[in-house]
Amino acid sequence: MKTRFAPSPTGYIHIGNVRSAIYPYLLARQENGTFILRIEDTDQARFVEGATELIEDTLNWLGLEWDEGPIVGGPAAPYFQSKRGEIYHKWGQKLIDTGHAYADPTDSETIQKYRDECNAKKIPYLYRNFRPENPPEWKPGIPLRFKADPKPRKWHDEVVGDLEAGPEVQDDIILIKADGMPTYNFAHIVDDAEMGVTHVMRGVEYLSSTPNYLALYEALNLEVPKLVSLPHILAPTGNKKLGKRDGAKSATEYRADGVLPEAMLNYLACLGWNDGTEQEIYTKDELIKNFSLEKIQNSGARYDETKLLWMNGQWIRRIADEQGISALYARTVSAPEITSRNTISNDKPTALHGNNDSFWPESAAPYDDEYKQKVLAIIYDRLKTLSDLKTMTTYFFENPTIDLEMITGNKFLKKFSEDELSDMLMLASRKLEKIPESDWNADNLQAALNELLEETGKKPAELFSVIRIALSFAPFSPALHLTMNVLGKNLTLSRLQSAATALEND
RNA sequence: GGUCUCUUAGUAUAACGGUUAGUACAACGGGUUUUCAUCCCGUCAACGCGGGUUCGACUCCCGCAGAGAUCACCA
Repeated sequence: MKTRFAPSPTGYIHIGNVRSAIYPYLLARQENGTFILRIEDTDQARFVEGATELIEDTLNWLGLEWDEGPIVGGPAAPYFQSKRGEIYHKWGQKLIDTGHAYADPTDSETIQKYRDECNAKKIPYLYRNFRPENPPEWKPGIPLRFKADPKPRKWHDEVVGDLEAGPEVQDDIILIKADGMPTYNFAHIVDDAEMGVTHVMRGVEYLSSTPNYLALYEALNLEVPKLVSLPHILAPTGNKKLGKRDGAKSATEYRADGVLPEAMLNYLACLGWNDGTEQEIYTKDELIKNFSLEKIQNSGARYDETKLLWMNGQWIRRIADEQGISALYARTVSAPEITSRNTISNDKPTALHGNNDSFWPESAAPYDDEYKQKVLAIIYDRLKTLSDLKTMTTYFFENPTIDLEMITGNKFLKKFSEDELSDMLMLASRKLEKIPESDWNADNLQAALNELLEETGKKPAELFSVIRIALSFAPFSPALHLTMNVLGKNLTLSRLQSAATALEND
């Protein structure tokens, strides 16, 4: 079992592409096979500096390590098509020698003329009907064309099923371009053969080119690998394949937004594949174990970011619960490494991490790991992404701006006068003041709050709301006793008193 | 236009001739001593259409419709 991911370094790699790396990876690992990364950089016009590194970063982040390819090398090196020119020329020459290819000096204007003629006559355009009669010798500057042998062809696709095509879709395709670079059509077949790839996985858009590939395999006297057509991932709206124009984000952007690789892998793997059970959350190992080609969906699957984010929340909690808060904490402060930075020149700027190495708010910088872990421990179960920390935890690191409207406008507190509210806060402050610093913990705080509830005769929604807002001035925060415990006695009391004073003087 | 592919709730999917068509996300409602979230409970919601085969069809066959892909010296 040998599979490959063969992207083109033409810009950032969006999540639609990422899935076509995941499936071959899973398959290879499942069978203890080999997973190859091959860079298809034969189109010099579309090549983007730094794109290869971005692809490597993405695979590394997701934990899709490759056995052969850039950096690691391998028996079929090099793994950049642009560096394999001699190989394609050798195979091209072989095709000429066996009468399966010819040099084609026809210029593009003439070719366009042929095309126009056919369109005018409303007959299908096939270049093989215009083959030059006496092709010249093949030399640099002249493209090499396949000499098609059109005939009915049948094949089996592991996902789509049994397929067949007639001669009308087989043509003389370009094998090697005038610039000496091979086309995808030729290069991928040669490379897959040289590299021993057993399973070719790619999008369904290649289905209609398959008859031509079959003809090439035949002419090259090569065994046809297993063909696997992957359904498209559809954009959130419309019925088109997800693409950069739909604002498809790169994996890198999601990483910067605090999406965990586990969640990304999980979501993408399950978009268009299902093992038949009702399991939703899969670890990488579980995916490897359960993956199967037969269970890949036939139809396109719509990309749903909401579900990705839900899954990310599940993973955040799972990591915290199973590996501990410190393990999750490590994810919030680690600087994700990007080898290529600011080198991707696409129309849409790629959100790289820039100089930001942490998901915490700026004001958290002076605080030590221990304190931040405490904050994380009480807040993590409401995170959808790690970057939520930036907006959800600021009041743990800096005194919030007092906004009395948040208190007086609160639906539970509207009925109280500002003096009453102020008294409630002062009462709480005095009550809590009696707890010695050494006994300041969640249990004692909970007990004190309960007593306060009885003493004041207020409803929890009333008493706790005013205290909660006075401490955080945030739309929401963790349970009161936990928040106060992390904040500590001094900050808790001073914030209660500040708010009380502000209410009184208003 | 030619050729090819696809079709279960808003979304992702389960079902391999017999089920009240299951699950998850979303939405909506409720519960867990405040809020937001988590967690739990509940509600809404689907087999594209038409023929056949069969005792019986989401499942098999045919047709139609809709959607998509492809017809490059791009991959």
